[in-house]
Amino acid sequence: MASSRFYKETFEKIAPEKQDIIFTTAISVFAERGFDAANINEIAKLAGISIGSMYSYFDSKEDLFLALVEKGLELLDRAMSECCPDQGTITDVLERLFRVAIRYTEKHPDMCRLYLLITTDNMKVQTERLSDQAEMSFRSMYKTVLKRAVERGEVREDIDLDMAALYIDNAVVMLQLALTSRYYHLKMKHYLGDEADGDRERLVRANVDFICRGLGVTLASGCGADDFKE
Amino acid sequence: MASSRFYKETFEKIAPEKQDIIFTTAISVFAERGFDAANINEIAKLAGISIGSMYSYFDSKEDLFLALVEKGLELLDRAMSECCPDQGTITDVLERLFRVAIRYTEKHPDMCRLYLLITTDNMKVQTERLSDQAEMSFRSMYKTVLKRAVERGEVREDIDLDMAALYIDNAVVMLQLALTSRYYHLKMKHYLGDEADGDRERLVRANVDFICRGLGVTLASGCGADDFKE
Amino acid sequence: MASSRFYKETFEKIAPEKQDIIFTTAISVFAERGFDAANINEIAKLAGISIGSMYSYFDSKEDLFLALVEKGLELLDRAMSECCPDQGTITDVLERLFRVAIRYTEKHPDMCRLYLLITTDNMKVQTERLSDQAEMSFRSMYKTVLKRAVERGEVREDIDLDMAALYIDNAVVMLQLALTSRYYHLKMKHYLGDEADGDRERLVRANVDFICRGLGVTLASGCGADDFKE
Amino acid sequence: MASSRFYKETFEKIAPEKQDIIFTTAISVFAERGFDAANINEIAKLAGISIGSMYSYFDSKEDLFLALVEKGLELLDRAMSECCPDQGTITDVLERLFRVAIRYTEKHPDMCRLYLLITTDNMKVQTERLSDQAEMSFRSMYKTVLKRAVERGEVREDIDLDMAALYIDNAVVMLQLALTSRYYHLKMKHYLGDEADGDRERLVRANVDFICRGLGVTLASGCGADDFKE
DNA sequence: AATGAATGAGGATTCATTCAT
DNA sequence: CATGAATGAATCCTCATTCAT
Repeated sequence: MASSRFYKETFEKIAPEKQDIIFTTAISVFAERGFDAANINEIAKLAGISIGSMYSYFDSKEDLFLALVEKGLELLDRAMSECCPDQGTITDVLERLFRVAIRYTEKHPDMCRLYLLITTDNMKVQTERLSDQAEMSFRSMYKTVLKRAVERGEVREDIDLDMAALYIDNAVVMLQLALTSRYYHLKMKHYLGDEADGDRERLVRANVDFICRGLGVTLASGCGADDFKE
Repeated sequence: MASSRFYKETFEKIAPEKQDIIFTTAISVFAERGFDAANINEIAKLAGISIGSMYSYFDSKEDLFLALVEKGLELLDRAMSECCPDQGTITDVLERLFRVAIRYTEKHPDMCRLYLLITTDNMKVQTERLSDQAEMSFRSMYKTVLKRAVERGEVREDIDLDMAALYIDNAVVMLQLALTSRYYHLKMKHYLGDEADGDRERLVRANVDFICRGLGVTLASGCGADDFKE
Repeated sequence: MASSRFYKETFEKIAPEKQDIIFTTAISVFAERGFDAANINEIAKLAGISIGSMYSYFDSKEDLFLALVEKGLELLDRAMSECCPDQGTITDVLERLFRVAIRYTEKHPDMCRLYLLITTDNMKVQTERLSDQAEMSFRSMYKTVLKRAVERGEVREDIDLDMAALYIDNAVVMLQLALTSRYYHLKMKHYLGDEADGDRERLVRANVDFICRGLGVTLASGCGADDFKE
Repeated sequence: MASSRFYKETFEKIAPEKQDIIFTTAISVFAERGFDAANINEIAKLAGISIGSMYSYFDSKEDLFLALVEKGLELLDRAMSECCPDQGTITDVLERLFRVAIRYTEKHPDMCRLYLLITTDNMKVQTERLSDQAEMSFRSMYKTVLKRAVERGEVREDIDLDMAALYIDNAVVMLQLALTSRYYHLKMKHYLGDEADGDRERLVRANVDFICRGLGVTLASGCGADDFKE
């Protein structure tokens, strides 16, 4: 684990399993209660360590939180690399993107809830800086992919690239929200019906379909409406 | 003001202006700090009433919060009625929808932040029930509009209506987030460039364009790609 | 009670007896334990109020302490006015000065211990400013008295007035220390013998005698060595 | 270093330089913060040893403190021996006494601050016993000197010897306070003027002058008023 | 009805001390 | 012996809620 502003040296020295327990516990409590309602003494107890130790690892409740966020963004970054934005048509890339997003969200649901917490605005400025970096890599990935698609003639030429990139990001965010937040999950169920819940394939296809149409992806690229109609 | 589960009779009896002050103040504080970090004593002081009165109007901090949400949903409902889902083509309706969404968000930014708070999952179950109603009206509106558009031949027939409705909702939500949350606002600025900030028209057009393409709206309906390319 | 930086308005509103109880209790605990070891929760309990109330009267432990010091300096100021620096010879004034000092110290021993705490250097700068004022009045009183005594010919002319004033102050401080601090009290007993303990008259006389000699007060002024020899 | 109640055998075994570092560091922290606010873990870190070692040298925070005081008193004792109470007139002895006091205070300012802390009364009884010894040697020195001076006819015969001894001690203490405590230092500057700050000679002379006058030292002994007037 | 003083449980953080390595 | 991680009691302070006036 690389050095960080948010945890102290002592934390680096303890067993990785213990680090994991602390992170997992803390993430779960923060995700459930929110930053303010979360009780750091309770986190320590649940993680099986003393508060004294907690404070020997992290300078404050806020630092603990930031360390978690940082960790989550690291994981996100790693996950994102599986998108292979250089391989295949834009349709292929988008498909991989949504699959990766779903996998990450289902693997780290609490982490995603934390992310939601951050975007809720009540978090400190410091959190912004942290996620800025991750946002930047996503942004540049989206724009690169789109630019290449335009060059290859996969996408209509008159497209507003910036807007399109934002759109892709929005779709990813909304998908994550639906899998993360109780609220958005219920909403999705209400829209798609209870029986559709869990049908990740439908979500992937619909998203890819919708975005491809929006981008004016030519049928030749293998993303015709017919492939996705239900 | 109609009777509610969330405020007491005494609240109905006070001057509407006072009610307004209390609501506005509370919304602003909750929006800024979040539910847990908000201080009800401070809200009372800022609103110019005693905490004693506060508690004679609302049974608890939570009830105050719920009353605010309820009020916000009322306003939202009223705003939504301006969409006139029965008039004009689907393109017209969508355009009005986004304009209304923008207007509402800019008029009640703090209320929208509250809404964000709710969706963050850390709120009590009771909030869910509240917003359920509003969600339902939106959902049925979207579906009705889409069904009519299919019947009129404005939209391709093979469309997944439920998914399409969810897509429209997502677009509205993301737009609201961009105008509400510091985080999503910054993100939007990063994608579109600083100078684009405030260009509501671009947002409306891009959204309508993207969704219409996704829906396969025929050019005849007046929403061809050409109208929106930039 | 006049307004102060150190307590809140709420404190002014409560019954003076309650104010007194709080002050007396707090002074006693601070005097016994020192600032850091004193427990504000315990003070509240001993004073018969809740910590909540304590914090509605004073913003912090430090403010409580400063309020006490401020109060003590007020009392000191009032006591000092009994010295009547304008009446009688310098010998008379000095005699009154030591009597007043003894009376004040015996009436407010804990307050004097607090004063000791302040001079111990570990207190915040703010305390300094507070006592500065009191120190200034003493200083100017001493210098005025001395100047007048020189003009009247009661005191030798070649005297270093500033140093003499400091000497008088030192004598007062040491006397207070002896009556306040367990340490200096024991020391005094060791020097003067146990049986001398409580003989305030001896202290007054010896101090006046020593200082008058130092000042070179002429016999005519009624302070000859003979009057004080034992 | 002789055995002591306050440190353990292990402490005697380590290098004297290390002992010194520990003592110096601890004294400085205690002097700055006071006993309660001082952090023994921080002292250990600053001294470059582990807390584990700290506790293998000293049984408790209190013992560490007491060991420091003990050490300081040893140094004081050594310094005092330079007064040579047997050589010269009482005036000579007093002059040496004040010079030694000033030198000691300026050499070990933090130690003097510790001494101040002790006299503040909040220290444990054990500290008293410690300093008792030092106090006793001072007391007996003062009394011996005075007795000899009376025998030699340097001092008026009707003097209250005990009181005179106490007076001398008081003068020494006040001088030390003025050089040690921020509070008393400021006070002195206010009395004597800023430019006088640092004029040790004036302090020595004024003290000797004042005390000699109080003792009724005959001019013949070389301590007439003329010598000291300014 | 209105007021706001009073309450005290709760929670973040510190630090003297222990003990396994 | 030395180390420094671990412990958890202790403490300052906040704030939702009550209730006497």
